[in-house]
Amino acid sequence: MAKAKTRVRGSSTGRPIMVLFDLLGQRWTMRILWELREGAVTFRGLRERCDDVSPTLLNQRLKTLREMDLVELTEGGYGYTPWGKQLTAELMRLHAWSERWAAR
Amino acid sequence: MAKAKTRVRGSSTGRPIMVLFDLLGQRWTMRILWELREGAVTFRGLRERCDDVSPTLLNQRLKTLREMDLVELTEGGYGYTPWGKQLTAELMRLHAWSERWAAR
DNA sequence: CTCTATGCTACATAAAGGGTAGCAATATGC
DNA sequence: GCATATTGCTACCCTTTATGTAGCATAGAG
Repeated sequence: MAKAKTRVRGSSTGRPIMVLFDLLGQRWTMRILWELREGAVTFRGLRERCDDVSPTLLNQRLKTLREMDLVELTEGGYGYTPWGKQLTAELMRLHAWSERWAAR
Repeated sequence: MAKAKTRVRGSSTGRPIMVLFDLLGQRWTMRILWELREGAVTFRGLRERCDDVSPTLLNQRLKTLREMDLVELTEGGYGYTPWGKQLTAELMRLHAWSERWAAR
């Protein structure tokens, strides 16, 4: 089980929030977490849910997310780890907020 | 006061959460919001706080954030709009979570 | 042995990001 | 007035990241 990598783009401190910003600031990361919310799904199924993101990128992100202990591959496909579930719960809050924001 | 742009990378639906993911999924966006948390700051001051991010990029992001009604330029420098403050409150939650996550 | 679905990789092109220099405008000191 | 400093910001060029298409190797079903 890998620790959060200390190497972070644009920050030398290695503070957890910077690691997280670096992770979530990569395109598709949040979207991928989001699209797992209804349960585990296969690689190809996940691709479809993500507007046919390229498999190259999907694999890159999944690799990182697995190293970060947020996603894991089980028999049923890709799904959350307990940590991933927690993080996605926060994304759900962003969803709620975004609806209010868009209605401004 | 601009509405959230409907054109979103990687999603044709234009749902608010996708707009938000698109915005936050750009490098430095969350970091910039984060670094404003202690009050308004000048363009150059903001650059320094953001590990000397290039002015090109900072300006691009600030432009978008202003269009999105999250950040504004006042006498004291760049600072939050009320919406920006709300969003940053959510980022604060991510901060708290990231500390727990990093300690796993 | 074919047919299908799986996770995943190679490769070439397009888009986004990054670093340095410096401009125009405004305020400040002398 | 005139130099100095600070402001927000742009131009330019190069590197990194993302995207799109094709297809491989493996596993299971019929």
